[in-house]
Amino acid sequence: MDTKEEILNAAEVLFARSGYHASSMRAITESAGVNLALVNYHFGSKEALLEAVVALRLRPVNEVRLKRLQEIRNRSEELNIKPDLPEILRAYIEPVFGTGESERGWADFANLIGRAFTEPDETVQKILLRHMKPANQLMLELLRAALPDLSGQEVFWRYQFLIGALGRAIRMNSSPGYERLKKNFETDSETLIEMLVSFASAGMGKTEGRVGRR
Amino acid sequence: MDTKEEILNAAEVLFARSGYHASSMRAITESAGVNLALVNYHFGSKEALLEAVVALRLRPVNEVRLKRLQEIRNRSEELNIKPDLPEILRAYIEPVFGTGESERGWADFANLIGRAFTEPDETVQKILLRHMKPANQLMLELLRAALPDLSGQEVFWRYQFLIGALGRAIRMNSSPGYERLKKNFETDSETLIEMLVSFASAGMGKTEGRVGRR
DNA sequence: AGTTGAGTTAAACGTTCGTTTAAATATACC
DNA sequence: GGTATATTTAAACGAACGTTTAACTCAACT
Repeated sequence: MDTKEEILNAAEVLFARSGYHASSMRAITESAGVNLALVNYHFGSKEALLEAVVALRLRPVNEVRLKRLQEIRNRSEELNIKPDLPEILRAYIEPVFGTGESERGWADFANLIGRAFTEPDETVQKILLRHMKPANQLMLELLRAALPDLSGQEVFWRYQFLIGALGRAIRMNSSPGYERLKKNFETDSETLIEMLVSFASAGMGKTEGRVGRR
Repeated sequence: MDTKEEILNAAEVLFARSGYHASSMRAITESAGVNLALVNYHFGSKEALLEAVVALRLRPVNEVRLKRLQEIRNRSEELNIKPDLPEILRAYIEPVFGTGESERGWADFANLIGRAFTEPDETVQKILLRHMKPANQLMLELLRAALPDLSGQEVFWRYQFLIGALGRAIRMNSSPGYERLKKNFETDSETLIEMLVSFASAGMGKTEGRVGRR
């Protein structure tokens, strides 16, 4: 019964570090210390294993994001005021850097989430997108409310810029292999979040000299 | 003798659309209408074929970027003035969206470049990074000169945010598969570049309330 | 005309992949 | 304690991968 957990943990680490296709069933089961056939026995297939890993690790993060975004929307509607841009950004960004606990193997966990934002592979992207969709839709809605002077096109693209920057930040921060690049820039998550929020607030909120009209 | 070209064109399309590992030698040669063994005969290996495609398509783009960045640095040093942030950004971003010609199959070409910014696979990343390194190094140097009030750490991370946003923008703009997402936001490249420059200028140039000190 | 060498071809190579099978072992229940 | 049920095991499966081989085509040159 902790066989399933051993497999889930090993798969999380390997998927995060090497990607889905590069992590073979044999590598996963060997790392978990269990027999090769047990993944198919307990999960059905390799893809179902990925789905299980994502559901286990990503769902809590997205639930927190969704709840915080909903709170912002509710408060904004009750008080009849524009939602605050930095507040929206913080609700969207912060949970991705850890839900509070999870000290153990946090880098792998974060790296897995980072893949959710940059993964070009269709098999993986399909699963990850399905889990993030509700939070993403509400996020876009809130951004439109917070930036009423911008066209829908402009909000859409600035939102895409944010996603790109966020994904890059996560992967740079947690991926082994970038160690040399960021050797002199070791940055704790709180600082990185602040920099991201500051960057995105300034970039998204800018209204002068913008392209497109409303 | 145009066998090599047929292979290069087919490989560019497949690598861009499906990624390196997902594009099999058989799919490439079949798409090119040549025999399976000819890739190994003309290029040596699949990885050498990727290297050839990257060299052929990415090198001109990076040469333009590097030259424009060097011009900015030279002028800045001669006149003894800070380089202009939007000008730097434009020099870094614009060539990536096309070097002028290349109407034919531009989406595939851009998509291939987009992979250079987001590709998690190590085999691919290694090759792409080698080609982009000179431009990237000079870019970081110029950013530090343009933002003298910011710490090295802050410039480094804002630069990473830019790369993330740029990579996301390229892939969203040229990748088939995102069609549904951006259905109502068809955007031409010039407009997208302007939005990117505007976004990044505001985000990177912001100095109030920043984290870290100099 | 005959020879050389680059280009091309079909077939096979060895490896790795995810999955399946059938037997063996452990666990739970009466 | 014996039987049913769940789990684990070693082995094999068929498919796909990148690469290699050896025979063949064909244009160029003496």
